[in-house]
Amino acid sequence: MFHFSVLKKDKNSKARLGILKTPHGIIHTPNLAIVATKGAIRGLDFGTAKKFGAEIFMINTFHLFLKEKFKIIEKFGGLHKFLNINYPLMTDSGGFQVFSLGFGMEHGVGKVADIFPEENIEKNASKRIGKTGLNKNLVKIYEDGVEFISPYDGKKLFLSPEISIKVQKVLGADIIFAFDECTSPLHNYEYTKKALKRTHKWAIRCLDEFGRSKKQVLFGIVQGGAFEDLRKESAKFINSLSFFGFGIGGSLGKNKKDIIKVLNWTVPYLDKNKPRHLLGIGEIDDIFNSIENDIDLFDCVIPTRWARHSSGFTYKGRINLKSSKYLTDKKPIDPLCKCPVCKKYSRAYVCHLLKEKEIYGVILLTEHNIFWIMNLFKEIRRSIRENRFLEFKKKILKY
RNA sequence: CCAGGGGUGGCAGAGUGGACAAUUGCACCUGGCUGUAGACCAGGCGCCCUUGAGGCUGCGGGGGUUCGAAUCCCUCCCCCUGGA
Repeated sequence: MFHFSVLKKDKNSKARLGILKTPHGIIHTPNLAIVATKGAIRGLDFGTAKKFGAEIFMINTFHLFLKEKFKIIEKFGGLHKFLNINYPLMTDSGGFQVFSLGFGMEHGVGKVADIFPEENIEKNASKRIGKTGLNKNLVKIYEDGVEFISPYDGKKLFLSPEISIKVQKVLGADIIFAFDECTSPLHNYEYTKKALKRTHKWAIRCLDEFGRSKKQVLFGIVQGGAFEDLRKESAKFINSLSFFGFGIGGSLGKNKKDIIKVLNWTVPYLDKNKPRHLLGIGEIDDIFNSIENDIDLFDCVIPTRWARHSSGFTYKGRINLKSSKYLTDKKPIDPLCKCPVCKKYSRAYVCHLLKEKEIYGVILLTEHNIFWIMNLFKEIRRSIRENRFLEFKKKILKY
């Protein structure tokens, strides 16, 4: 039912073309999973996204674990039936929320942090907590698992490798991820190492709990922050286990160059015949750099989040459509885009809707962004097929 | 005409002798957003510049009291409410 194979390698780079078969359809790689955290793409329906070229969607265990929503989904017989779609799905394990609701929120950083830890770490934390009024200890990490305080109602909930896998089995996505601890760019070597050991133990526990399945496959997650020896160690270890594919998670360093370094420390130790998914990335340049370093799959909130925040993709870079200068602009969002929104509407109209806070503005921009990014991946695949990936990368990134 | 209330930055609306270039909200401008807590967050928003515990103008117009006025007094203009 599941099969991954590399179809072709670009002659001038490490970029590769692959095909991932699942019971709900085929994913052509390189590809990007559209994020639908709570079982919905914010601002768009699955069918439209599929029509625009999306081949797989990422849903989140943590969010459906909250308020025991997964029990409702269980009664329906899984996500596919609950959402009434027949597309390949993946579920994240909740491991990212260990970071995003914990250290990440506390310190106001993402997976790639460009601030200097030693100087700003405490100042940033107190500033952020002061402003948000949020409890400092939303996340407590134990060897056995993680205790969260729900940001919604303050209730405590516990997630462990076993619980995460059990819930992900109930949710029934085609591809599921091991429960890991996503560390922060601000974590030091000692902590990252400690967390890595824990994530490795959890990886084994995830596999044990998962057992065997014809309906789902499990991806293991490599951690180790931006530390060379830890990344290598983690890649070797996770590679030695019987995962179907790999996620590369955690902190990716202080800047975009660090991401490439991390990939170079990681990917060479992973089985070439298994798919590699770079979790949570990315921005356009990061996508190109990662594909160039042997990555097959991505998932990222940028296309949908940017749309909600008024940013649109164009071949000349990102534009902020809320800016008044677009109110008189008769051009489409991206003159080179062939999406239905660009065929029909002007920047002026979209700008007007966004300024007036009409939800349709966000919908239109989301449609455009999804179409645009899916089209980019199509072009990337074509460029690999035609051995001109680097050429294509150069062309797109010149802005 | 009489009685009462009121005129504050693009708008709404605080302030009622020094801490006021003036709270706050909206609007506007600029950043940020990478396994989605957040259609969100941060900053700016009179003018000038050598960017400073800097200068200038400023709370309907004009005049006055005071060391000092958006705040007190006089006068004019305008708006709202009730009464003839």
